[in-house]
Parts: sequence; C-alpha cells; structure tokens
Amino acid sequence: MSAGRTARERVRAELTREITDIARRHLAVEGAAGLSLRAVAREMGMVSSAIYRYFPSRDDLLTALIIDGYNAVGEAVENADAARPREDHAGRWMAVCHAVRDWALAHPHEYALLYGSPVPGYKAPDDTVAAAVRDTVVYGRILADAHEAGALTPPDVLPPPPASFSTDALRVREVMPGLPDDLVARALAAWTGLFGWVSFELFGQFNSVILDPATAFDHTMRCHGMLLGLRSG
Amino acid sequence: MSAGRTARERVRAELTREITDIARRHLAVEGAAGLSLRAVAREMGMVSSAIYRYFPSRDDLLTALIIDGYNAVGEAVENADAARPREDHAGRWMAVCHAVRDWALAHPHEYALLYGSPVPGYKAPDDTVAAAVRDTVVYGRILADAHEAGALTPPDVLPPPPASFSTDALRVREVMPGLPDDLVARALAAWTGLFGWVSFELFGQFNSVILDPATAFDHTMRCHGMLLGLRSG
DNA sequence: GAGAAAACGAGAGCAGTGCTCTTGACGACT
DNA sequence: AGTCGTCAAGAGCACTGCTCTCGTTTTCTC
Repeated sequence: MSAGRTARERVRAELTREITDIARRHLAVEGAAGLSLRAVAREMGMVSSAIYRYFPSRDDLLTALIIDGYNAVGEAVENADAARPREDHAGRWMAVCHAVRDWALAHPHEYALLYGSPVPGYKAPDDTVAAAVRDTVVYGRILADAHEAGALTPPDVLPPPPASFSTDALRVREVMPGLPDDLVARALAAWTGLFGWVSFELFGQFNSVILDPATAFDHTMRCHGMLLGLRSG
Repeated sequence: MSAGRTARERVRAELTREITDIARRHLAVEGAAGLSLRAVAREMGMVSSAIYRYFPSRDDLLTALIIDGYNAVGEAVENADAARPREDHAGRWMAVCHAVRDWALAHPHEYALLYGSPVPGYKAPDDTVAAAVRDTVVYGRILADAHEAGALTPPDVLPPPPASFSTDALRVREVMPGLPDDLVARALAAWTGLFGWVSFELFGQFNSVILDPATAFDHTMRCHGMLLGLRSG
C-alpha cells in the first residue's frame, strides 16, 4: 500500500488521499448533499476536471467516503470491544453500543451516509460490504464467546422463531458461530434496536421528547443485552 | 378546506395540490435527491419561476411532501389498528408493525425522506411534528388500552430504568397514559426496534443475509410485543 | 362601475453543479 | 532519444435553485 514504485504513483496516491480528506471535511460540515467536486477541486487549487482523473464520478468519491466511514465505525467498535476483558461479555456489548452511538454523535453526517437513506440511487454494495460488516463481526464474536463460555443464559420468555427462519439464521450464524436459531433472532432484534435508537436520536425523531437520550439509551441497550442472555456483573 | 371563496383561491389550491402530486410521483421514482422544481414545472406546462408563487423554495416543497408522508403512514397505521378488535392488544400491535413495514416497502423513497437522513440541512420540525406523531399516538393508545384493561403483564426479567429517566418518561407518557416508567422504557425499545428493523431492511443493511425478512420481521415484532406484556391469543 | 392593489405567468439572467472533450506539457519506460 | 501514457487545464454542455422584471389578469375598495 505505502510507497508506490514510481514517483507518479506516489503523488497519485497522495493526491487521492488529499481529495478524500477534503471531501470528508466538506461532508462533515454540510452533509452528503452539499458535497461538491468543484468545491473540493477549488480547495486543492486544481481545476474541476482534474478530479476526474482520480474519481470517475461524484458517486465514486462518495463510495470511497462510505467505505472509510464503515472502517471508522468498525475500528471504533473494535477498540471499544478490545478495551474490555474477554470474559466480560455484557461489558463488551455495552461498550460496542456506546462506541456506535458516540461515533454517530461525533460524525452525524457520516453516520447518515452509512445508515441513513442511500443517497445516490443505491450504492454498489460489492466494495462496501467488506468494510460494512466490521462492527457486526465484533458483535458476533462477543455473542459467540459468551455462548462458548456457557455464559449466554437468556430468560425463557420469548417464543421460538418459526422453522422457516433457519435458512436465514444459517447465514447470520457465520459471524456468531454456535448460536441456536432463537438466539440468532434475538441478536438481530438487539442489533436493529441499537441502530434504530441511534438513528431516531440522530435524525431528530426524539426531538423535544427525550431530552436525556444518554440515560435512556444506556438502559435500553442494557435491556437488549439481558434479553440476549448477557447478564452483567 | 374545500371551495375557497374566490376563483383565484380555488385554482391556487388546485395547482398547489397538482404540484405536490407531481412532486410526489417524481420523488417515488428518483428519490429526494432527484426532485427538481424545474422538472415539476415542465410537466405542468409552467415555467420554473411560476412554481415559486406556490412554494417559496425547494425545501418548502419537500417539507410539504414530508408532512403528507407522515400523514400517509399515520393513516395506514390508524386503519390497521382500527381493523382489529379493541381488546386484541397484541393483534393491534402486530397490525401496526406490519402497516409501517408495508407502507415503507410500498413507498421506499418517502420512508427514506421521513425516517432516513434529514436531507436539506435539518427540516423545520414545527410544522411536521403534528403529523409525525400520528403513528406514535396510535401506538400509545394500544399500550394505554392494554394497561387500563389490566392486560399488560410483561415478564419480570428486565432491570428497572434509572430514576433520572422519569422526567423523560413523563413526556412520553402523554401519549400512553398510565404506564409506569419501566413500561415506557420498554415501549421506546420496541418502537425503535420496529423502525430500526424497517430501516435496516429498506436501506440494504440486510442485503444477501436476510433473504426472507418478512418472517424474521414478524417474529421479531412478536418478541417486542411479548416484552411489552402484549401476550397474544 | 372605475381605479388601486394584489396575485399571477412568462422570460431573462445569475451562480452553481456534474460531466465530457480537446489541447498541450511532463514523466516514464524501450 | 523517441514513443507512449498520464496529467492539469480550459472550454463547453445540460442542468439545477433562485431572483428580478415586465405585462396581464383577477380581486378588493371606493
């Protein structure tokens, strides 16, 4: 990755990085709708058409920012998870929840780009999925660790999922090996609950109703963890 | 509302409605980003500047579409709720869930406009909140009905919310009178879980993983209902 | 009913956008 | 040394939101 062979490749990599850096700054300030190739070029002292040597279209630049965003939130989640002892499964879950929310609050426009409406007529998912699942992989590992340690003891108050769910559960189980179908279903509920909450809070659905979202968020995520069987110490 | 006094007011109301209708059609086809005032004017046989007599800016037109959208999903939810017997609280909850999801699948771009990223630099919430809470009011009424009937018997497996949650619970309780704080907290979890799921499904987060989202959705919402104490018959 | 006032559609125009094409210069390989 | 590919620059196209002006038409007021 670093130090391309020729000088041309080196300066090209550097300019590409500079473009994405400036674009990310513009994105953070005015959002995805206000990201302008010409403005980026202007700030770089280039003419607008020169940008197209590096990104074939505006959507490609946005895709690059999306991938960077997924990696950023994935890294934040990985770090939060790694900072907890491996056997503190409940603590790791809560750390992941707060990492997602904190990152979203710090980078609202980037979060909107990742988990909000798909802006430019449905992005190409092929390049992005690899980066998009980093946080999910961490989440799955927590559950798999807890299950392997026999620490996943969910309360027996929910109905089992229908048999037709098993084929989908098979695919989800790839990131949380060993979990039975009913726990896979609960894992989906908790995961969508996490992002549903963050989206509601960030997109203004809680406006003038929930004035202390941090408290309610923490409690809600703790409940989701309990339902997963992650009994906190 | 109907039949304004003068002929001018009548044609003005009709043209305003025609603009929003065409705009909604364009929105449904190409999304909010592709909505163009000039294209709407072109289809109406007007010149672009004439539109500004009816909507001072593109954002105002979008705001009108947002309000219409909130009313549409609110009406769908109200109808789904009304089609069930009043005492079938669990059935009403499931009907509301499916109404939200069905409407979202039928109007993906409109759903994205309402519950996705706030597009034009944060909309003015003042005009929209009145319409935005229609579905929430239905949801709250179901829970209040169930609670009043003594049918809200949630499993005792979750920790109580912290005391500092009570002031926020006070505001939420306005739409679900009588519910204690811990049930208000569960209501928030279920509500965000519903929209979190629909957003994940609609925005492509489930792509190539959950291939039968209808089944998983139904089961997940049933679980949310159980946790609320809505034991289905 | 005549005149003032407001509302209206049309048109030109400004500043901005994504994107394409061509031109001329520089760097990299044979 | 010469060829070839890459590069920045510029002009230009079609489009956008929005503003302003100019006649026309409708409404309100006297």
